[in-house]
Parts: sequence; structure tokens; C-alpha cells
Amino acid sequence: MSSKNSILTAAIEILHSQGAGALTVRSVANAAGCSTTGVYTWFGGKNGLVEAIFIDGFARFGKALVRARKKGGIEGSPGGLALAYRTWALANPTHYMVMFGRAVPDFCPSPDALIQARATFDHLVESTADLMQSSGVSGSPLEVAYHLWAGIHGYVSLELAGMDMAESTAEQARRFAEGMRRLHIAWLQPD
Amino acid sequence: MSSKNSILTAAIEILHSQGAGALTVRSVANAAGCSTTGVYTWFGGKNGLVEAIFIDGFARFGKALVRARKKGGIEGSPGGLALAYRTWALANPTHYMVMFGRAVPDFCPSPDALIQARATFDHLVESTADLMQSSGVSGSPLEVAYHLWAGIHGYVSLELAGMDMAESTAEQARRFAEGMRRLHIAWLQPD
DNA sequence: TCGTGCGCATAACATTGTTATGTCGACGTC
DNA sequence: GACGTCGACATAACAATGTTATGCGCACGA
Repeated sequence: MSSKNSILTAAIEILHSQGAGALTVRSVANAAGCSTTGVYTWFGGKNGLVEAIFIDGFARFGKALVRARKKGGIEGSPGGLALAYRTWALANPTHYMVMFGRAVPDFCPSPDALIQARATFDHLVESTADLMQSSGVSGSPLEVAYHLWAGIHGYVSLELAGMDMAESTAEQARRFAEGMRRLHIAWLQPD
Repeated sequence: MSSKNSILTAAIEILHSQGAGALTVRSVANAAGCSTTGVYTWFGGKNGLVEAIFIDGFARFGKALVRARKKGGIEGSPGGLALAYRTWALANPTHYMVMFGRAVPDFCPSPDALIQARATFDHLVESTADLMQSSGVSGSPLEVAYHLWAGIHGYVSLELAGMDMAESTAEQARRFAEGMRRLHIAWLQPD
């Protein structure tokens, strides 16, 4: 494994196990078995490292969605995709917050990073396009997929912020499922 | 104005004008015209200050929603409330991110702060209950309001994260309005 | 009058991101 | 083979940050 990869994996491991606050150049370098300079030679600084984490997060996230989609059946449907979305986010809350919640101060993804991030969105667009066609729904798949994305992200983001207000996780899961059901009806119902 | 208030207002001013990254104990103390110790005597540390910002944010946010609701007519409807919601969030992005997005590392709102935050949600619940009654929709206003909240927050949060993918702000506003329209139909349509 | 305690400033501390400096080794050139 | 170049890297320093120790002054009650 190259130095660059070992640094990135160490950084992600720290982010997952200890949170964004513990993500320091020194701790990453230490975990990767190199000096702090390594972070600067390979990533240009902490911002570059966080951007790599940002991009890598979307890549992993996208893979999880693709996996769910390839399974077909219920798991491949938009509802299944939404479930996979929430599952990944709840399993990787700190990573999700770096991607969507500005968890690292002064970090702003570059335009290039944002483009790569939005590519993840394509999986949702494709799945939406499939369903629109098979259901005979007209309109722009990109537009509809964005609305679905916003809906899913709303529940997940609120939950990660501690605003779920549910008595149990099961209750919250049920609420999410009900939200997805209505979202599906609202946007993927034949005209 | 007491020292406590001057520190808090200075902190909020810095948060709004320079972002969460510039929110340092020293800069706040300097702007408030006191020493860094003042932050510790009145707030117990940076975490306490951020928690005060968190709570104050929800108070201001709630007031903006109440103002919109009191106007009645379109602005008082859930659609108008959603509009006021988005308007406030876009006008106070850094504050919104402290409230919902973990913009300050290692800050986690206390249970008490979360309770106060959730109180803001009551405005949405009341407005929803009104509309459910007048429309003859059955069910739990709290439950329905949560779904509406998740929907609204999804669009706003995604937009603040730079994931809007719209060519213009007008386009994004139109998309938001369309989302609100469908959300209204999905949850506030008579049975 | 004198203690007591609170608000506050000064100054120090460890930790952070960052940069300057030097070293070592690989690689190409003569 | 000798030598220069350049890139990866460590060490050590720098400024900025959150935090704490120390002490000073003033108000208030005994």
C-alpha cells in the first residue's frame, strides 16, 4: 500500500472511530506510521486530506447504493435504495457529516470534488428513470430524483442531528419507511 | 447590556460574518471587549458558548416562523411557513449549520438544549394541526409535522451543502416550491 | 475594619495546522 | 563509477487555538 493510501485509510479510520474532532494531522500521521510532512507531500495539507475523505466517502456511498440496486427486487427499488441510503448513513455518521454537514471547519469542497460527489446521485437518477418508465410517469428523471434525494436526506440528516424525536429506533425506522412510501406516491405515481 | 449578552452577540456576529471556523474564544472576547476568561466565567468554555449560540439560533428561528404564521393568509399556511423556513436558513447559513450540521467539532448539544431546540418544532405542529382540522385530515399532527419538517429540511440542507445542482437560485426556489406542493398533497390531502 | 467571593486580566500550558531546514536515497548524465 | 538533481521524509520551529493557574480589585456582609 502506498503512503498516500495508508494515510487516507488511517484518516478514515480515525474519523469513524473517534469523530471529526479527533481528525488531526498529527494523529493521522501517527496512525499511518509517518511524519506530519507526509500529509503535506501527498495531500497538500489538512484541507486536501479532508477533500480526499469527502470524495472517498461518496465513492463508498455510491458503491453501497449500487450494491443495493444490483440485488434487484425490493432492495433494488427506490424504496430499497432509500433503505440502503439510510443504512449507510447511520453506519457512517461522521463520514456522512463530513460529506453533507460541514463537520470540518474551513473545509469547502472544490468544484471538482463536488462534481464527483454529484456523480453518486446518478445511481438514484438511473433507478428513478427505470421506475418512471415502467410506471409510465412522464417528466425529468433528474428532477424527480432530486426531490427523492431531498426527501431521503431530510429524514437521515434530521436523525443524525438528534432531532428524530422518536421513542425508539424501530419507531424511527417505521417513520422513515412511511415517509418513503408517501414520497414514492407523490413522485412516482402514474399521471 | 450584561457581559454575558455582549459576549453572545459578539459570537453570533462573528459566526454570521466570518463563519464557524473564525469562531474562536479570543476573537469573541476581543469583539466583546473583554478577556478570554470572560467566556469561561459566563459560559464555562467554548462548548457552553456554542450551546448558547445553538439555543439562541432556535429562538430566533422560531420567532421568524411565528412572524410568518401570524401574518395569516398564504404566509401563514404551511407553504408560507416553509418559505419562511428556507428564507431564514439561507439568510443564516452558518447559524443553521451549527444547529443542524455539527459545524463546530466536538460540540454536541446537551439534552436540555435539544429540548429547547425541539420546542421550535411546535410552531410547525400547531400550524399543521390547524390545517389538518380545517381539511378534515385525520392522524397525529405531530407525526405529520415531522414528515413535513424532514421534507423541508432536506431541500434546505442539501442546498446549503452545495448539492442543489440548479442553474440558478430562481430555479432552485421553483424546485423547492414544487417540492412543498407535493409534500402538502402527500400529507395534508383529505382522506 | 476586615474577610470573602466574584468578575476579570495576565500569563502560561498543551495541542493544533503549517512551514523551514536538512537528510537520505533513487535516478539520470557524463 | 562519480556526480548532480529531485522527491520523499523527519526534525524542529512557528503562530494560533482552547484551557487553566495565578493574582488583582472591588463589592458586600459580619
